[in-house]
Amino acid sequence: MEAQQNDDGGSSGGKGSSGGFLCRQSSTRWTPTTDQIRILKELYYNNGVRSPTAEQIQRISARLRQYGKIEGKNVFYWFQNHKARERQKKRFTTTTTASTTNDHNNQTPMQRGIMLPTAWKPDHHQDHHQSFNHNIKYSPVVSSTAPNSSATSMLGGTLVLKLKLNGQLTRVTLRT
Amino acid sequence: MEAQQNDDGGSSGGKGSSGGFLCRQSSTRWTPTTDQIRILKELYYNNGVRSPTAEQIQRISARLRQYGKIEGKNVFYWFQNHKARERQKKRFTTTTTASTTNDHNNQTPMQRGIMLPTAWKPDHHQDHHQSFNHNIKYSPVVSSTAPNSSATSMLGGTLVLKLKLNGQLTRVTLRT
DNA sequence: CAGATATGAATGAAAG
DNA sequence: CTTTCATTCATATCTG
Repeated sequence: MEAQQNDDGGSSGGKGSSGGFLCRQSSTRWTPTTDQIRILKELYYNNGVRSPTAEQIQRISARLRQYGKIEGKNVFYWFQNHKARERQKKRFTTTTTASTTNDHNNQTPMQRGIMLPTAWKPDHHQDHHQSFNHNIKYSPVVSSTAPNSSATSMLGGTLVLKLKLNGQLTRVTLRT
Repeated sequence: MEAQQNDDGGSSGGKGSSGGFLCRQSSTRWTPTTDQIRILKELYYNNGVRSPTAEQIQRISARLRQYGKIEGKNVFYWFQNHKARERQKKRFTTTTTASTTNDHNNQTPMQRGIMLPTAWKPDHHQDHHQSFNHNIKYSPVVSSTAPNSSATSMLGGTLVLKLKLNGQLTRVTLRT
């Protein structure tokens, strides 16, 4: 099923062209080379990479570039599609198959019971007490200090802040 | 981008109804028309709209409704996605070249074209203090800048900082 | 060459 | 705000 071009063929370098009369979109979409695919799959299956961060994407695409032209978004889309399609195929197994007469091409709305906001804004949590630490979800800033005296300093042209970032005390100098 | 404009005008055919063929059922998902997209982009790029308020969303969706079916949440999501993807795409491209020195070295001033310079004008009435995101892995501060408008904000009780942490622009909100 | 399939790209929606 | 999920479109590639 997985019809992948294992033959190198003319893959490298991207063929494209073909006198596309295309309205918009990709005249030349990225065609990964076999080496690129091999590395991508290795990352996916052996290293467990699923949704690489921006930094990882840059690193990966930089590595793959020696095997052919590639951009960061190609890597991004590749992982995204690979993951999605793996899940997609798996989902056919888990599907509750309500009825036997259903087409295989059913497009389940996939309403997972997610509430749909009455209006338009999926407004979230209620109003709680807004403690400063609460603002930081993933905790880059664990604590911070901004004494009033800093304001004076700032008006003088420089403000020095001490922030605790990821448990590490950091000094920030601001020039105004 | 805009691959298809599905101009509705009436949901033809119920979905999955018994005793019938599956004929082009109305997809649950909003498919913007080209006119709608044109206006949205105009608002985004020409008017600098990024995160419209409730009132703005109502107005915009009302205006777009003459070009096709649309709800407020569609507008909300559109701006959210458009903004996020503009940034994301840049993150793939940016070469962060973190300088791994705790010493304060000046790097690129984070002057960007996406946001209007007046983004922090004192008259904005948004009451969100919680805007911070993760992704600071090692937490040295590479460089920082404080626009003049931040001083005003600080006197008002809130100081907004934009820091470049590990080559990634981050915003910190401090309550004083 | 035509149809089927695999997959890159895009984007609405929503979760985190 | 950022990240992830689901779905759809467009096209490269394979197959007969």
